[in-house]
Amino acid sequence: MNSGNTQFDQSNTPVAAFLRNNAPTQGMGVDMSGQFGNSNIMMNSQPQVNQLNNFNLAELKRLQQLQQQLQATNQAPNPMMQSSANPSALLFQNYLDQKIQSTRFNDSLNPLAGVGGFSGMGSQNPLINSNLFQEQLMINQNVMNGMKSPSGEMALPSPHSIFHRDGSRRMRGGVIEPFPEKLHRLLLEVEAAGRSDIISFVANGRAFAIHMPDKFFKDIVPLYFRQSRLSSFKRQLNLYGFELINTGPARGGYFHELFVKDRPDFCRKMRRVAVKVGAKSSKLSPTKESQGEDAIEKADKILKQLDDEQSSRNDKQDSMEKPLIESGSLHAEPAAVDISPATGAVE
Amino acid sequence: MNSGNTQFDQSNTPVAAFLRNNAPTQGMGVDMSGQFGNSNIMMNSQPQVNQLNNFNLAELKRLQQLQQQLQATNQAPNPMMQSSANPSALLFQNYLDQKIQSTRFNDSLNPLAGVGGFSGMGSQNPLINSNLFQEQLMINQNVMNGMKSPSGEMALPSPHSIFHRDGSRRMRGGVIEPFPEKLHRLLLEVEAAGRSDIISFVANGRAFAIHMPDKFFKDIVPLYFRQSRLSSFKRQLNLYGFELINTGPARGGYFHELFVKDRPDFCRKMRRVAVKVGAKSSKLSPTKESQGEDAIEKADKILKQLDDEQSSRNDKQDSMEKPLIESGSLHAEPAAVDISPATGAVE
Amino acid sequence: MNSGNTQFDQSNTPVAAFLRNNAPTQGMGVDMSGQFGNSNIMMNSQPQVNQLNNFNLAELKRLQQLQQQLQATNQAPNPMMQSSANPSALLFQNYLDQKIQSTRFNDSLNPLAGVGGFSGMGSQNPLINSNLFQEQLMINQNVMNGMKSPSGEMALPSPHSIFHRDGSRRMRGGVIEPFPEKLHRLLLEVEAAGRSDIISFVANGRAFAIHMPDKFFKDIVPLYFRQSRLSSFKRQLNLYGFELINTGPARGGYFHELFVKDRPDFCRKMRRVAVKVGAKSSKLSPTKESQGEDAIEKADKILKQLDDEQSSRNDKQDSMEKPLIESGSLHAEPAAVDISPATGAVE
DNA sequence: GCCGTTCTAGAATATTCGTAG
DNA sequence: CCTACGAATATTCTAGAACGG
Repeated sequence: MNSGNTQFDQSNTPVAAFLRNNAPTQGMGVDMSGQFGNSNIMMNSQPQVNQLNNFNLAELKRLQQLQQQLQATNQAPNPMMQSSANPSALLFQNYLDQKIQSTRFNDSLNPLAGVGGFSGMGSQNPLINSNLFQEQLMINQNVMNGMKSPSGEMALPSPHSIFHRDGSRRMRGGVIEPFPEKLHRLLLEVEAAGRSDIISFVANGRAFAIHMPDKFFKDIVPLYFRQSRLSSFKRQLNLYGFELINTGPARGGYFHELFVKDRPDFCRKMRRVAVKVGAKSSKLSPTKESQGEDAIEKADKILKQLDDEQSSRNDKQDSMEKPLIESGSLHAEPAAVDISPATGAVE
Repeated sequence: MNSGNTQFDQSNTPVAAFLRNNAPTQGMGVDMSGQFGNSNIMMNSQPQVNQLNNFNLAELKRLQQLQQQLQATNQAPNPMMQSSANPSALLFQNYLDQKIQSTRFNDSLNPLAGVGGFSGMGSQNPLINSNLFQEQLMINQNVMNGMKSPSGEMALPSPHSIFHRDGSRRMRGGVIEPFPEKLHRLLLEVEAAGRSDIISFVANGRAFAIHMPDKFFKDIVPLYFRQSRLSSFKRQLNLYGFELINTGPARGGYFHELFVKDRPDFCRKMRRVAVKVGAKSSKLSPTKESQGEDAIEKADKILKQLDDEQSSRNDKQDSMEKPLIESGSLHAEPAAVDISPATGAVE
Repeated sequence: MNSGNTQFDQSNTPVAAFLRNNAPTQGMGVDMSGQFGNSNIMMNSQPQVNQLNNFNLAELKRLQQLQQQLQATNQAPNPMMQSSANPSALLFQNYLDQKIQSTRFNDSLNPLAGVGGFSGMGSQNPLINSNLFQEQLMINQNVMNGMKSPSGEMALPSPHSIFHRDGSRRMRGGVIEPFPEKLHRLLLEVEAAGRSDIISFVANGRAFAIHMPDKFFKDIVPLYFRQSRLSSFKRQLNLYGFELINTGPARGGYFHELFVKDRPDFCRKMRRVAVKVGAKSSKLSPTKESQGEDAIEKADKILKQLDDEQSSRNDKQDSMEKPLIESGSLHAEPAAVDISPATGAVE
């Protein structure tokens, strides 16, 4: 059934287990209605998701934060979680990176900020700045170093990719981790933290949806972004070509052909679509164009592989020129090509 | 096996004739004449409904809401109907599909809703969150799980269409779930809740009628719309080209060629007919024009085809360059092209 | 005696200069820098608020709602402020005017709202219907009746303006209480409820600012709007030409030349600037253009005039072919004429 | 230059008022 | 009185533009 991701999880189930204690178990809690049905689906395609709990320390840190914050928000706490530390070391750096960001930006992180341009200066995020948290980080780092790389066969690109996201391409614009990758990481880590009831992949990992916007924006977003406006998050989604799903089981979720749960590396291919400056002609979305063919094909191939692995399910090999996504690996979709281009192509 | 749509084969005539098939069993409802008798008809066309009583969480949830609200309004919810309330199997998919949206809307009324189109699932609605409801969910989920995976082998129409209502055109503004789809969902869910005595499909699922306007508007509408006037609901019907049936047993019902009980996907093809401003010429509703004769015939033909396809769905095998369903020929809406584009055409 | 508007006479300059008058009293609030200090300023400009504590039913009702909701959100409602909460007398009329609409709106939010177009006063809203509240209403009404008509010499245009927002233009479509007026009412009522710490007028009543976006959107907005997105509120502000103040002590507030605390009637002159479809050329927002200098000066002049007129109101004798207020010259919105017609002009 | 955040505007649907028939 | 529909505003989603790092 699922491939090897399972190895490193059930054994010591660090974070996730802890968090799983909190029980929105199965994320079917209060407000997940339809999503839960998806979780089944997700389980089918990625049954091992929960087991990836301990693959990185960002997760750890974030996990803690999540725990604390969620507790604060009247959600059952999970006392044990701290003991489990084991993300890979390289992510530690990332951790620190993000930490600075987040702390620095606490103003805008303040969930109270909302309208207009004022958000005050909500002093500091207590969780992030807490000494307690710092200590934990240290402790966990030690533990972490002893662990083997969890993402052995998983698609995690390479530890090094944090700094050079793409072998052929240096960091873009001074940003270490562009939005799509960060979002992908967020999703994995939230899932690892057992809070898929807040936000999670849906539709076999081909899209994601926010189930609890309030919690998401208040408790999770600040750990990854400096946005003080929820609309900023949306803007990023739009800029990268995510499309709001307006039908089907995942309605309300966001979809991007290159945003696939099992392939975080695909995120690197995503580019901002609206180029704003001068050159209106350049407005056509690069994402749509270039990515339109090869990237999608790649994605489809990967997706197909996943299908095969999943339950030895090898569907149609139509050999049509149509990418698999469309023809059936996941959903037979002839229009996949149309969609994206359509938006930019309009005018 | 088909759900029995063949029954109305013999009546491939316009609305009135079509509806006349329905037994003129004196309406027992408050203000509908023959409407209530339709439950029989529905049963005829979907005899197997009973088998899927507990197929969905959303249904459960909404059911509870309905029940509670209706009880609150001092009217017994008629337990018998409940047991007999079961859409046909093919609607199961639809249910799952729509589940998310339905819950989301509750959020959208909820001030906490925030991000992009997803806002979690009725996390704030007390009815939804009630423990009682949660238990129900659990129970039903177990039962539900006994069923085979919906997306597994259930032939989802098309992957891409799963995600986007219109594969060729990206959504630019507006809401996620337009009125017709929401209305269709409402009808299915009300039926699932066993309250077809308030509002239901009639005429073999080719139209719908409100049997108890008062209850409908007070107890059901608020769960789906934000309207405070019943006239707003009617305005929407008009905007989308529904026709009031003023003869025959289904008098008082509303009809639209693309509004068919068994085909929730048809709703996606429906377009607003009156495009608010400008383009007065384009105001002519294609529905009204073409619907008189041929459109209905076409629709009936399609419906017949659906029966055949129901068990094995082999879409677009048509040598035509555009399959009926896909291209919307059924809608017979030449102006559909004009209308929608009209807005953009303005420039 | 005038209500003190003369205080800002000396600052008849553009926004920034104008707002700079406000003492940059160090923001003491959580996230507002200089915003909270504005309460002082408000007091300066309307010192007599205390005298009219119980002047209106709507206020009472909403006040109760606010109190309850805010308490529920774990924040002490500050009883002292309550006693001090009193809009100026001239607002009484406005209050009554809006009462109907406001109550109705509560219905529309309420799932139990009555059918059809009547659903008079929040018959279903538990808060409104509570006996406790009813008693309060009675008591206060008696007290209130003892008061002399507050709007006697005030500038309220005419009671009849509810139905005809503009003498020259009859409302045909849309809502009864447009956004600006509703917003103005909101601000007054929030102040009356003693919660100016959440949202309030600033800059001598020439702008408003949201000090606690979270609370504002969660507790107050739902009482007035049906928005589920904060961005919708902002969109409305933009549509009506509000400008975000990005300098000075009132930074983060929103300004509109016709949005003045003491002149709720000015709100009626505000018009939507972006008229959805067509007429791209008309897109230029007149507000932005002209407002920069002269418009504000004009507005200031008007404000000064208001001081003089306040006791004896003899408006625009200007002999200009356009009275200041009526013709919107104050608004300096030449495009106002273009815009609205623009919609139909499309084609 | 590229990316992130925010403000503003465009575009589509939703809701309501008013009126003609 | 009621239906249908024009017209105006309301709400939401997407995209353009500005600014900063």
